[in-house]
Amino acid sequence: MPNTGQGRRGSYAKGVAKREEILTRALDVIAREGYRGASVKELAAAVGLSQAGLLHYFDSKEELFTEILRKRDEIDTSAFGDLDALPADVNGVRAGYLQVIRHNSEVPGVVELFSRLSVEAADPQHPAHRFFVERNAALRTVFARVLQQAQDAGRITDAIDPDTLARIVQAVADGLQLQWMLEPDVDMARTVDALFRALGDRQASADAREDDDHD
Amino acid sequence: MPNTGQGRRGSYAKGVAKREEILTRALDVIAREGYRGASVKELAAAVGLSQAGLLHYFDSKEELFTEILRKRDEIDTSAFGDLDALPADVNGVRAGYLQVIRHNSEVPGVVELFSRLSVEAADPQHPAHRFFVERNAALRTVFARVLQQAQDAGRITDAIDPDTLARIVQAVADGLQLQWMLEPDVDMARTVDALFRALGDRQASADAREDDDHD
DNA sequence: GTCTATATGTTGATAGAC
DNA sequence: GTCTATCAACATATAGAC
Repeated sequence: MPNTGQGRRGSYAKGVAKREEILTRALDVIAREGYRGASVKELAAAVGLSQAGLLHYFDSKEELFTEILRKRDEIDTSAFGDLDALPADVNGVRAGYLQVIRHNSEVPGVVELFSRLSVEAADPQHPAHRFFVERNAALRTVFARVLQQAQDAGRITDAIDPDTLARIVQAVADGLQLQWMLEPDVDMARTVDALFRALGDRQASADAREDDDHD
Repeated sequence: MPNTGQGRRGSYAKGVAKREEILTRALDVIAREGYRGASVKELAAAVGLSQAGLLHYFDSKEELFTEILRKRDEIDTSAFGDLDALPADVNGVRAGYLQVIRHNSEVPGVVELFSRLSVEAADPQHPAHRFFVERNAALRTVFARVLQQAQDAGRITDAIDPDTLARIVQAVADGLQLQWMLEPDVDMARTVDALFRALGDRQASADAREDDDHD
C-alpha cells in the first residue's frame, strides 16, 4: 500500500516525497499545457514515468486526480495565504479569493480538471466526493463568518442569512468557471467582485471603481 | 445523412418524427433512471433499439446527447412557458425560472447530463459548444431585460449593470447544480430565490416569506 | 430502417522481470 | 521503484445482411 498520503512511522519518507513531487509536476503540466482529456499514460509521460510507474504511487486514476487538486489547494494556500487564517475581515477574504480567481484565469487546464472531477464526484463512491464536500463546506464557513460580520456592520444586505449568502458566493464562482470555459472572455474575478458590490459592500464598490481606473 | 434535424423538403418526415420520439424517450429514461455513465448502447436498449439502430439517427454520441438537451429545453418551455415570451416582468420571469429549477430537482440524471456536457463542451469543436453558448446568451438576455426594468423601478440594486447581474443569476443557478449533485440536500430553488431577495427585489422577499410559512 | 458482426481504438490496471 | 508486456473491459463507429 504505497499510497498512505502521510508517511506512517516515517519509513516511506522518500516515497512520500516522490509522490509530492509527482503531484507538483503533474499540476504544473496541466497548468501549462491544459487538460486535454488527460489519461494516466499522458500524465505519466509528462512527469517522466511510465504509466505503471506512476500508478505505483496511486490506487487509481481517480485518486491521482483527486490528489492533484489537493496539491493545487495546498500551493494556492501558500501562494495567496490561507483564507481561513486571514483576519476575519470581509475585504481581506474577498481580496484573497479574487487573487485565487485571477490566478485560475491563467490555468484553464486546472479549472477544467476541477470542474470535470466535481461533476464525476457526484457519486458518493467516487474518491473525490469527500474532498469536494469538505472543501466546499470549509470555504463556505470562511465566507459565512466574514459575511455575517459585514452584515452586523451594516455593510451588506441582511435580507438573507450569511450561510445562504456564502453558498451564493460559492455558486457564482463555480458557475462562472463553466461560463468562462465556454467563453474565455468572461471576466470571472470582476464578476465575483461585482457580486460583492451588488450585495452592498461599500468598500468593494470603492475598490472596483479604482480597478476600473487602473485597467 | 439521416440527421438533418429539420426534414429537408419533407421527405424525411417519418424519420424526423422517429428521431423526436427517440429523444423524448431517452430524456424520459434519463429523468427516471438517472444518468449512470450512459453509453449509447444502454440508451439504445432503453429506447428499444440496438446501438447501431440508434446511431442511425445521429452522427455521434455527442450529437445525440446534445439533442437530448435541446429536447429537454423544448419540453420545459412547453411545460413552464417560454421565458422569452413572458410579460417582461421580473416576477414573471423569476417565477418561471424557479419552476424550472424545482423541476430539475426531481431529475438528477438530467442535471448530471447537462453539467457533464457543459464541461465537455468547453472545446469549441464539441457539437454541444454552440448549443451551450447560444443557450446561455439567450437566457441572460431575458434576465438582463427584466433586471434592468426592476432597476429602473428602483426595486433591485443598481450598483452593477444588468448584464453582469444576469450573468450572476445564471452562474448561481449553474453553480448550485454542482453543489446539489454533491449534496442533494441543497435547495436550489430557495437559494436562487434568496439571491433575488438579496438583490433587493421586494416582491421576491414577500413571496419567500409566504413560502416559508407554507413549507 | 434495423440488426448482427466487427473494426478499431482506447483506457486503467496488473504481473512479473530487473 | 520502475519498467515492459499484457489484460480485460469497454467504447464508438461502420459494413453489410435482411
